[in-house]
Amino acid sequence: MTTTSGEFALLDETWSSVTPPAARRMLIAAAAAFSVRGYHATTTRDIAAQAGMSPAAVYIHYRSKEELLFQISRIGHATSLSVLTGVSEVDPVARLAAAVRAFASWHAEYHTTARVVQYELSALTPEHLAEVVELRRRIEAAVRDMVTAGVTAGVFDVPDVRGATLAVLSLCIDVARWYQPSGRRTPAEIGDLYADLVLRMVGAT
Amino acid sequence: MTTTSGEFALLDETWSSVTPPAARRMLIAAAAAFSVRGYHATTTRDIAAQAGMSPAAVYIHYRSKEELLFQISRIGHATSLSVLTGVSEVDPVARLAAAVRAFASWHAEYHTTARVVQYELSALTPEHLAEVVELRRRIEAAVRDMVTAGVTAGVFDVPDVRGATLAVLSLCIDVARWYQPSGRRTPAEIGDLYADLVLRMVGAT
DNA sequence: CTTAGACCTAAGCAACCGCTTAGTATGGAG
DNA sequence: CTCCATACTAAGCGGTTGCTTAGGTCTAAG
Repeated sequence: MTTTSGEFALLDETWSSVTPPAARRMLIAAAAAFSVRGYHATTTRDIAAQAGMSPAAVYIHYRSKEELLFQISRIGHATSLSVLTGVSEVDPVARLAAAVRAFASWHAEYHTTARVVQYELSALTPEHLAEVVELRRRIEAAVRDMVTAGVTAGVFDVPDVRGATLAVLSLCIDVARWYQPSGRRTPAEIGDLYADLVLRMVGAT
Repeated sequence: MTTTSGEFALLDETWSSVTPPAARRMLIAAAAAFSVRGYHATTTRDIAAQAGMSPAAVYIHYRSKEELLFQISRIGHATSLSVLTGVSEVDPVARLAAAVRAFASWHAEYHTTARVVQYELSALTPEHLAEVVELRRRIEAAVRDMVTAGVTAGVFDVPDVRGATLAVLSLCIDVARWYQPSGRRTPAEIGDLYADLVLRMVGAT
């Protein structure tokens, strides 16, 4: 989950489940274009050109431009959920810290995907949005459970669990907005910084 | 700065400097449309219809659709800067708390404008973007100065001033993304919650 | 009444959009 | 070799876009 490459979209495993390869290349091209210009400002001709194919090739593998967005959003949400819940720590303090570290650094390292995930929800059809909203509900529940676990164990000082959960998620998600690979912090450093800030917010002992 | 109305865009003073009234109505209509559908998904016909005028009327008062965006972005940035720096408190702890309370609640109460301000930067021309980026630099500097003042006075415990500044701004800005008027928190409550969380992050005594 | 100017509309233009259609190249099965 | 499915392209269709042009309506000064 921690590479130093600048162009890992073609190297990572996020899209490994997408076949055939031409469909995968199309998705990666679309994710790159959507994250830079936004969904509505990106044309199907842009996507096809970036994937090295003709405009009509998009419709061999996808029904519409919106379906490309949906697949990126669905896989991106599923990936970020597994990053968040994949931490092995058991102790509430260490567990929340590890989850925040992983979640925040994912939003930096995969900011291309993360931007589409976080800022293009309104372009989805109602049916596709509903499916993605369910994944977002599970992401929020995962963080809330970790905060609650710390409160129950008596190692967090949190007057407002829902408010703290909101703030933790908000802080991590916003990394996708401001992160630049050319910036002064690596994804791993951002993860460490944010894990510390979150432990302060929840008053960890 | 704290109303309970659901439709304060027509009541507030954010756009009071824009004349003539028809140009102001057009700006307010554009801000509402941009915040809901996004800049690229909004047509000049949408804006004109919402302002109760013909499509051609847009071009009486503005050179282009992008100039509408620029005026919203410029005025919005200037307003949020004055909200942040307009606090009267002198004590570093009280001052940062008041600034965060005001800045966060502004992003909730004026989330319509705030969304355009925070998420449509890439649609600006390079010249207009440069002007807005200068305002953003001043916003960041204002927060950094408040954090530094607390560190200098020995009332904050901050290992990384730039990192803490980044997180404070990030937290407040992201309110514009998730806030809904129908949600369970009022803008004032969000301001209070965030002021408390930020004081914890900077280790205020 | 005339005139000037500010403000607005009806109509439409060239360019571009998402997507479709018709047809071509390829490679494996029989 | 024939046959056929898969993957792709060239060309283009109907509709929409940002913006322009030509002209109408109102107000107020002379």
